[in-house]
Amino acid sequence: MEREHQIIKLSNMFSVLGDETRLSIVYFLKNGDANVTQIANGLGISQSLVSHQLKTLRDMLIVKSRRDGKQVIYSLDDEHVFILIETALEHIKH
Amino acid sequence: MEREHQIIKLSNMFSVLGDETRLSIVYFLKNGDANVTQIANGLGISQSLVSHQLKTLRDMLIVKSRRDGKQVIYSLDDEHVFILIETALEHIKH
DNA sequence: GTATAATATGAATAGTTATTCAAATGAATG
DNA sequence: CATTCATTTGAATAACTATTCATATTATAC
Repeated sequence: MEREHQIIKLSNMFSVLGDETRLSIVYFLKNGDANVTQIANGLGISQSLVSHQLKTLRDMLIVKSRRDGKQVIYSLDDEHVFILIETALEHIKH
Repeated sequence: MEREHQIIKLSNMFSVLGDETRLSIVYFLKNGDANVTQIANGLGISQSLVSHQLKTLRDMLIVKSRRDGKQVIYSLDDEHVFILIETALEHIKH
């Protein structure tokens, strides 16, 4: 992958995580899989917003989904995200 | 640090890296310290833009600066950023 | 089939932010 | 001190994006 293209993809990745709502969803899913309504209720935000942001997270392969009857269960797709968060935490603790 | 506050700081950190121009500057500085003009010329963008974005990076403690006569030399402040980038690279390579 | 529950989608809006331009500041040098 | 070079700053604008609201799917159950 060429350098400039790499930078574009990397910055996309970071900016997807660089939103409070989306990061809250990721944190929420760290405690276990959940459907859209559970996430929305758990975080106290609208179902529509959760659905929109889940799509963004899905496009970036940060979460994945499976259907279970009427519900769609979401889970984290990749353990790299954990490491990313841990590393970033190290940074902000100086 | 309480959980919600942590999420805010983390998302700030990620969104600062989630910009092509800023990430290019970080990449540029990986090759060695440089002053504002060198960064601007090296990346082919305006000096003013570089200065603005360096301020954002400085506020997030991603880069630091020292004055050398008329020039201001910038360098990366923290090796955690390297790890962050490496981890994110792992992710986008699947 | 109709009704209900869960999720997704699209358009509109409001708030944010990247970039540019012009001007101001800081430092060296004649 | 005036000039030049390097950087910073602020205001204005244009582009982007998070959120809301209303509507459309999708699946189950009756």
